[in-house]
Amino acid sequence: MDQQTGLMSLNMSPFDLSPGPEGSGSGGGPSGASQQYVPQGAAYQCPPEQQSFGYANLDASYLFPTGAGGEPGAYLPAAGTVCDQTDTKDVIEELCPVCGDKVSGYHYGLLTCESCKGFFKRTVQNKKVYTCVAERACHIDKTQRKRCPFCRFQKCLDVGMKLEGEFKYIYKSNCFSAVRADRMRGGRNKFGPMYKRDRARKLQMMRQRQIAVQTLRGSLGDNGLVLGFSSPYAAVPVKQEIQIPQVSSLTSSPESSPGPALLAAQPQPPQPPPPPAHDKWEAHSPHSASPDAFAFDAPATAAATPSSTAEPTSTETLRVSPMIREFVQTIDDREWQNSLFGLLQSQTYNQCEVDLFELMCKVLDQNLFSQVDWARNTVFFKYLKVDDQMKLLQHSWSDMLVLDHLHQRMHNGLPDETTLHNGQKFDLLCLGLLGVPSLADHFNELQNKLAELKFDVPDYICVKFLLLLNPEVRGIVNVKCVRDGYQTVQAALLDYTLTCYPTIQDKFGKLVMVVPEIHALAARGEEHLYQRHCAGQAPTQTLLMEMLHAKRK
DNA sequence: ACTCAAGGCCAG
DNA sequence: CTGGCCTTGAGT
Repeated sequence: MDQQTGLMSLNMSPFDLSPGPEGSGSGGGPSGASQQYVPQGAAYQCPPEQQSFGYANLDASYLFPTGAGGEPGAYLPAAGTVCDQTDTKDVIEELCPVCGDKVSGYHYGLLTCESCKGFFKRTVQNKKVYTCVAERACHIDKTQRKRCPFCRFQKCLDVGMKLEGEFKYIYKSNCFSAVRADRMRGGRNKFGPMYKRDRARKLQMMRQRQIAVQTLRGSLGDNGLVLGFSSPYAAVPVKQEIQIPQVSSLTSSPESSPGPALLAAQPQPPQPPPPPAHDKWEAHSPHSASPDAFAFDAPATAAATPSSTAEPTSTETLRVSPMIREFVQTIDDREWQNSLFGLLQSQTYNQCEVDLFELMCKVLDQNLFSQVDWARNTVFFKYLKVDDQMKLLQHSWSDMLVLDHLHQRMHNGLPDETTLHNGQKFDLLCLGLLGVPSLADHFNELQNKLAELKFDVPDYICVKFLLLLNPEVRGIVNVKCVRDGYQTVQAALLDYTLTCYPTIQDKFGKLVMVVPEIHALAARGEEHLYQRHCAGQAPTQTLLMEMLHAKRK
């Protein structure tokens, strides 16, 4: 089960530039010059026990936080509750997610320390290119953060520090940025509200990921979801990447340069994410508040098949049960797409070539986290005991990933492919196929079937609940609660389909029939991911891998 | 007027 | 190069 041996050799990537010994002391190169920073003692290698995991983010305590009384899951706070409990002061006293030093405030989207703020700023502004002489997995902490800027910067990105321009997708304006292309001083960015909102969610999540790593390092297997790892050092991610050598020191004007100054070296501008089309279904609603909702791309397939007769009309929409309306409100597709493209951008930032499979795993992992986040805050689920929650999630996570992708594709026009920051093409569809390209036909068939049924957002969210609240899952303690939830959703879906799609014969029945198909597809994906993981090709210590192991226990 | 997250400065 | 402190200035 241990992949370590095989991997160690693989890790010696032919793309690794072995940096010559270069004094680390005086005289930083002029701004914009290509640099290879070599940690003191040119051949410094991280001792294994100091290596951090490339994308370690496993954290059972995040998934299932214990209440104050230590009674896990007796009551899981609803969304926002955690937020409210997290006082600003407390947060400020947190540790920098990059190095663990004292946080000095929000910098580039995260609470970080002053030094990492400065480091991140210098790196981005001066287009620094670093090289890691070890395995690109150096442990970064307060005392060692200077040793490997490559890994430090990578960690900055991994924990979520924002490059210039990333917020544009959210706020549609050039004036918000993290590192500012125009170097304008002063002023306050406009994502203050986002900082506040994210304080307890994203940031806490990231932070806890870091903590989880440390916990795991100490006691692997004690407290996690499932811990099937033979070694925390097994399968250091295989990556073939080179940092982009400095081409020129373009001075970019804020107007003309939409992206980070670092874009100078990239073959083509970053492809903006497709407009977040979250409100497709809501767009039909007379209550649709934002005109923006209509500005989004029309759904790929639904638009192709005009469905004036079958789609719910405004009046029918009004008859939708409040529960389903509430369900729909739990969906945050904007967030989904923002994190997707945010991750894709940050992971390919300053990289010539990244391992696309590894990247896909990272995206899936992130999706999984939002999946859990979503589930944790939903009715029916959040009152269950942790053990039950775990079992339900372990059983349905891949199904939900597949379903989500179908939803993103059908209702938000998610394209099949996107061009990464570094020019590589990333197969978005693969996310829905859980990495198995040969499932594409099956996936498309499924999608067509759903399109024929005029599968819409309420359908989607109901089916998602049906996947999650599966009373058949073995070992559930509170089966009644799960079954009640399942049946309630089932009834709501039936009612919805009858009310809003009376012309589609047995839409409900047909939708239910699709569930096993989704499951079959997801199962094949899981198997594939597991195999790749065993072959050492997938990042370890991720929630994704945890889930894969969980089922096999 | 105050806040606070940007960029800038410069001793080490 | 690093990181602590300073300056700036839009938002509140």
